[in-house]
Amino acid sequence: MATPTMALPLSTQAEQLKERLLDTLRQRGLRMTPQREAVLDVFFTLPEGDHLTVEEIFEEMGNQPQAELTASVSLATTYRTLKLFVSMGIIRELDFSEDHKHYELIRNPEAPHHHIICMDCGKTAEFESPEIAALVERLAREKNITVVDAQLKIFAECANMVDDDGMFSDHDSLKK
Amino acid sequence: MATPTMALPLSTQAEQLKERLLDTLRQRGLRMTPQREAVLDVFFTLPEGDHLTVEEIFEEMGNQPQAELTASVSLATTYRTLKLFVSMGIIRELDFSEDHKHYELIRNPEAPHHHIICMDCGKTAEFESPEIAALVERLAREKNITVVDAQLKIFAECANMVDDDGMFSDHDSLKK
DNA sequence: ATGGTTGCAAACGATTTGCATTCCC
DNA sequence: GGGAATGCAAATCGTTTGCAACCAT
Repeated sequence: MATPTMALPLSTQAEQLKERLLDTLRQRGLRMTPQREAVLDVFFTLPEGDHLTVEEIFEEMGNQPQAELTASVSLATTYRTLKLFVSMGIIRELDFSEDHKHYELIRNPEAPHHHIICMDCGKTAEFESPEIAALVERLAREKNITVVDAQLKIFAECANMVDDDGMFSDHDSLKK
Repeated sequence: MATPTMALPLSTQAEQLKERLLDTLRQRGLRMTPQREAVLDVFFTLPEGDHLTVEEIFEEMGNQPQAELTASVSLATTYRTLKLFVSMGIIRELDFSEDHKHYELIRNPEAPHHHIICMDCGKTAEFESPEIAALVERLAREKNITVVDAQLKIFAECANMVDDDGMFSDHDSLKK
């Protein structure tokens, strides 16, 4: 058994997630389809922490060379599938105040992470925060609510494209 | 001279804000118009902490009885004006993961506040947090960024419409 | 077989924009 | 007077939906 701190190989992670997906689908009387698998696969194709737009996910599938891994999926189905996955807690919907949403895989549901968005260059950085986790937990108790997700968004200007620790990833957020 | 902790009368607040607006407009070679004043007035007509949609702001102006205070403003101009005000730091754009944005007056730029959004009933609650303020400040220093705004959004389910301290205000967020 | 799923294209809804007209400064 | 601002309607653009065909269970 791997310890919690030991990162699992991607393939195993993917398998586990697909199991989870399949279970939830069955519970709801829904079905597994090549399209749904294709969308899920996209998130494993890309580096962790990436948050893609629907358009990007759609194109990613169209460009996939291996026909076995990803079937052709229509835009409409892509939308439908993403919505479904969000409702199942498999991916998270992000909003960077743009005209479109971003989506990211929830690898560890217990560790929601937060974003810094540069309003000039549009890059984003992510970070986790025990402080916020504690705060959210306290609020949940105080107000008697069940927290589904919590996200801190910091809109900022990263003077000179600061990239001190390689955290900033390239995205098109908040551009104008 | 009023102390910082003493709340200013609304009318004075409004005057001050209009001054600020006028100054910024002049700096940019822009003009004051009855439409812009009308939009600004809407935010003073309503209770503090309200976050309105464009549609609501638009209708609010149409219903205004006093012709002096609010002229008729087209939807297009409402959009244009809101965008302008946001760029001027006079109002804040909020995103509750709905299909439309919300706007609120920034009464105190130093005290950004955060939101809890109930995914079931769509109500929202607001709160401030010194913890987050401190965290954001630390991050700003560490990453050498200039923070423009920071918002924590907590998506939750408020069991039984909990309204323990009257914080929840009625909004249509995240419905469905 | 029999609902859940998909693709397609049409429909939608929020927001933006071109352009002629109006009106601050 | 002259450029900024407005109103109107048309245009955009992301997202949703109706419906017939399809396919997983």
